[in-house]
Amino acid sequence: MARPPCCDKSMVKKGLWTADEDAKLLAYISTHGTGNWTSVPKKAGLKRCGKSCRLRWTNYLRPNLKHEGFTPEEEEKIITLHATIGSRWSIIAKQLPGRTDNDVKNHWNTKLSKQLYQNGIDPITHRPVSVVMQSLKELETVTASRCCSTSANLNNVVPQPALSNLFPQQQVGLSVFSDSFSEASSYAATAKATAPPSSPTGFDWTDLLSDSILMSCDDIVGANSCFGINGENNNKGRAEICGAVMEDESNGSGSFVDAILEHDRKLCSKFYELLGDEDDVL
DNA sequence: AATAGTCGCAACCGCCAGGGG
DNA sequence: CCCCCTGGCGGTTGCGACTAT
Repeated sequence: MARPPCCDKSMVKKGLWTADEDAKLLAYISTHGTGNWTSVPKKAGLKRCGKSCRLRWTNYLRPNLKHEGFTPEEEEKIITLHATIGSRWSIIAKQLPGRTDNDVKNHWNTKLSKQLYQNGIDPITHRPVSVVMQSLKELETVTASRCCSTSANLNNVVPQPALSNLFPQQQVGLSVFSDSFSEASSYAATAKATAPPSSPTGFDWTDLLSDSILMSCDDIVGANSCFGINGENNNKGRAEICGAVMEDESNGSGSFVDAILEHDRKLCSKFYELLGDEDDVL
């Protein structure tokens, strides 16, 4: 059954907000607070949808918002976080004081993703475009020569060189593990194949640490070494990391993201320790 | 000067999760 | 336990400003 609209579309004004409308909304909220957004437009004397009012307030009228351009430091942070957690704009925006998720999303779509591509980096996978293209060619070759079942076990289908090209450990501060996150986010963004994970903060890492993702992580490194040399240790390691991340998450979005990056670094170190090649740790 | 093309930002849309009745 | 309402999110579209021809 179709969901009814949140308000009578024929009665509400759409399009750009006027200075007068802004003033009315600002005056109302500064006096009464936001409360129930559905009732805000009526009480504030606006012919707008409650959702539209909330968006206007959140993205433009709210105090302490930055309206100037993004700094190089902010851009770097966006790129790093996007590489790690994908297009979770609200989480990324929380790491940038005065910025909204809409700001970050727009800046990414209009500038950063293009910049990355021009510099030879695929903005979805954060890998060199040439490597991604090469890997896609290899995938095409293999899938054309083999009749694939619905099994998601890439080991049976994709040659290890293709996988290692797609997911090498090669970026500062990013491990193969976070690449799996990026991969998962990219899939979610492009195909919406699975329901988004859920949690009190809108994000549940235990879902992201599902077997399919972890399988690919194991496949990528080819040595069951995401969390331990032997496969039997993997679940324990996963549980430890899930628990730690969730614990950090409860402390707020800042520590939540910090926790992700910290675990990323730890995993990176652990990975190379296990391979006995610590010199390569970035 | 007029028109087409591009860019960047603001706003909208539809979906989802959580909370309350 | 179910249903409805609301807020929040990510993707997409619309539109004005700017630039190139």
